[in-house]
Amino acid sequence: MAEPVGDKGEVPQPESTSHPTTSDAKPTTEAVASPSNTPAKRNAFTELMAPKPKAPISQAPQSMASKASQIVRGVWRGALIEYIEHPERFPDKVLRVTANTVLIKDAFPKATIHLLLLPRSPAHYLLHPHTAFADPAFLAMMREEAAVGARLAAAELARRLGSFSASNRARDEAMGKGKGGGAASDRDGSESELPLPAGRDYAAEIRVGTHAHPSMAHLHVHIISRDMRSERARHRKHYNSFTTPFFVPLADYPLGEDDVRRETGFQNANLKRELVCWRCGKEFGNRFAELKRHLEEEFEAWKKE
Amino acid sequence: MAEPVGDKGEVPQPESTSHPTTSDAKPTTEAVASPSNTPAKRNAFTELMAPKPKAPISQAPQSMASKASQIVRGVWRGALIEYIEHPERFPDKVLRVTANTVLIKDAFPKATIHLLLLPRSPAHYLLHPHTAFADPAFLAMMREEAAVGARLAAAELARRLGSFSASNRARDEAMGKGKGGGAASDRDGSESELPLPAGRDYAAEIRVGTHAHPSMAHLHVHIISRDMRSERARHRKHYNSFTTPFFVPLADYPLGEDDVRRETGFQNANLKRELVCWRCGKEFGNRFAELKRHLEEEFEAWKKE
DNA sequence: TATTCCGATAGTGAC
DNA sequence: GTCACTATCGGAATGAG
Repeated sequence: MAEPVGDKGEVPQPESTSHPTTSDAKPTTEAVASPSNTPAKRNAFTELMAPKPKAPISQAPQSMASKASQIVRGVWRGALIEYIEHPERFPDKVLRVTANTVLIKDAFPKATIHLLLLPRSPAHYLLHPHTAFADPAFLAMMREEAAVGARLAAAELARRLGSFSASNRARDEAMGKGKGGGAASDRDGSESELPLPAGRDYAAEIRVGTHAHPSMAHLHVHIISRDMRSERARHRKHYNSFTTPFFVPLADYPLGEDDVRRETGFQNANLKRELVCWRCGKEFGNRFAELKRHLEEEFEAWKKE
Repeated sequence: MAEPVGDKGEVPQPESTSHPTTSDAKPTTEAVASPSNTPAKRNAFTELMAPKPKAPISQAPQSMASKASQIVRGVWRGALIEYIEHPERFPDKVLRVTANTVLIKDAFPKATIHLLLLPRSPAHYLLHPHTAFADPAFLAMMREEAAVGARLAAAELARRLGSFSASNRARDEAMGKGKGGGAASDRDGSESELPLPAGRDYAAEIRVGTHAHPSMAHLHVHIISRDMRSERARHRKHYNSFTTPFFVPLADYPLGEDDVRRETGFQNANLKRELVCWRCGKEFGNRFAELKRHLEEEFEAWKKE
């Protein structure tokens, strides 16, 4: 989960001067940072920046939302508010800012790609995801933004895995690119006269959804690659929270009133349940370290697909 | 618990050539090592060496005992056989050798002083202590040797703590020794004309007994100082095995047939029970590390008594 | 279901 | 009730002018 870092000296300003809908930040549609410090070159992330501005989705009364916000300010549960209110302070973390959302890199990524989409609406950002996504307009907006985030994630995944991908290499060779270097983009290919191999569908390796019981107070949607290979994935719960029904795909919202995934007992059992490889289904009981080693092997095979 | 060390290249000889009662070792009454590498100087340990030889206590049939011995040879449970059969190989560990016993320093001492007394009789050394000490002659022999070991232990404790002991300092000053250096001996004092302060009773700080369920196969009697201060005391069981009725004083043998200390359930509970400071009775629940820190403080007070 | 630190608990293998 | 190694499990604190 992302947390603000490297801003020890800065104290969050009182809510009266820093509300996002009356923000003191720069224009909200600005791309704050390119992900890889590659200057002006073509880049999967930068290509998708600067979408059309839209009106903020909520104009809920400031006083009420701010009061709730105040409760979690300055404690770990409320750390995400810093990105929501001051995205410009985190150029290394923030990938995209709109009037309604902030897209960041998770500070403790649990997979090769792990982004968080944060809504900026005070009327929504402290709601439980099950509640917030009962609002159709809000859900639609978040889905739209999550789709953008997922494309960014897929493009970045392509950049990272492209040189290893068998299906992409076939495509690259058909295009006369040769073996070296990653394929920076796998989108379209319509300029070619001959039918090209489709190339790897990196988007299919990206999953978008929430945790059934988030610990961070502010609503966040995970945009994460499937591999679950990360140094920061250190506990059974880390793994199970993404590989069991504890992870609720954004596509599944709004949840039915009787959806079993609302039940705390069910979800606690999901977090505690025995470990299973997401890719091959092999069971690892409580042997997390062994699963980790196995995931390294699976990663090698997965990235070559 | 002591184990042979530094003899990786040496394979235990077949029992037929190395039986202690038909030993190939040097004369069994020889003092193998002085404890502190102090050359020929007067020393608490060396003073008590070289007791009168006695006849070995057992002449049990070799074949039977050797068969049993063979079972635990070469595995960790049988490691003590090396000291019994080849005490001369461990000059740094062995303090005293007689026809009937070997006295060694525990390789993993659980207190400032921690010795083991090992009987050499194959008819006894694989028996459970409760069984072995039902033999009055064997018990008498072991008590006699344990008393020697306890005196050695007390003398060594005096050497280590003497300079910190308030009661000993009073005595030393009455004898005109001044403050510096440890008192090498606190025994008698009868040469003086004036009544001297008694000096600290170090023997009272030494406890002698067995574990109710030993893990090492060969019978061993612990001779250990009360402090339980040691880097090698690392587990709850280490501590409880010496500070609960799991520790059976040699003086309590032979145990009555209905002695509760024979009961496995009782003893397992002793090993698992909550931690209590042996000196002040303070309770530490399962907080072993906290107990360890507390024992450091108790040690400072205890050594100054 | 935030992380991090510390420490208790559990299983194994060892000649 | 042997040790030593690895790992799992469990609680507590957590920022900061």
